[in-house]
Amino acid sequence: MPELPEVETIVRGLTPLIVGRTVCAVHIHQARLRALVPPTLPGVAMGQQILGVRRRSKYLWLEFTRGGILVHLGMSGSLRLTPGTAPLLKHDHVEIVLDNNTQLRYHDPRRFGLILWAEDSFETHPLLQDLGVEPLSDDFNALRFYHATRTRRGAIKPLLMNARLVVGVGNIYASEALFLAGIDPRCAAINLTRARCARLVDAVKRVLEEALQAGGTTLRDYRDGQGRPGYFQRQLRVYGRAQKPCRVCGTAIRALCQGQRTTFYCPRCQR
DNA sequence: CTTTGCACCTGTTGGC
DNA sequence: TGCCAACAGGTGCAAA
Repeated sequence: MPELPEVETIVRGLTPLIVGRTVCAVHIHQARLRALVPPTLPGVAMGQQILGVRRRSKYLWLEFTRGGILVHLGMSGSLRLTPGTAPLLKHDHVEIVLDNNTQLRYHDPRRFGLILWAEDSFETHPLLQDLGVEPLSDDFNALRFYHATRTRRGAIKPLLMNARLVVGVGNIYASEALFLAGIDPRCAAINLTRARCARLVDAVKRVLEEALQAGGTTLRDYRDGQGRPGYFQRQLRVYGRAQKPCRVCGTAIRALCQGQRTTFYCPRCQR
């Protein structure tokens, strides 16, 4: 479900609402997620104050005085702040009860996400060790991207989604960025010129920033930390628009499969 | 080292 | 209306 703009929207929305709150209790209703929710989570989190909410890649981090809670939302996860009186829904796997009668609820029908306790600092956690650069940082730039693509003979679109190179770009925004850059998603990464790498880097940053402005993309069930949908789906240029006319040239948008994921592109605007 | 295919899981959708 | 296959925002791992 969430790519970088969606996770960042949740982080920004939750921060003013939960920083400073203390954890009163943690209830685990379903521990079998991508990784097992540690049974020690309630004990170690109990009584601790939330000092901050941070993001790295598509991971979200609730920071405590000692350690923190690491959350990934997978394809269908959400983390919402609800009144303590709100009824427990199917797939509400973990409840974090706060000291002002609200709860953070981790909800995830497909259970591809995870929520766990880490003693380590955020940056040194094993799950975050092999991640690439943040796309909105200066570390993601034309020069480095060009160099990184020199050994890559595969298509550019799956590479854009490879988190060891650059994080946060999922199936929606990879298609969107390639459209903005005018690059065919099947183009071998190694064949991109310096100029095209520069265009693509700019396009990734632009599309992520636009989506952030719109509060993310809600295709079906994405909601932010307060249960609100995003609105970027209204501005999607190619994703989910197979057979529909390109917003620039009118040519029918096409869909194809790359790495078991659907790619959308305009055969005229993208070469 | 890079690339590819699959597995993980449930819910929704579209065709017949 | 019902059934069933295909598909869905991610990631890690094995194998080629």
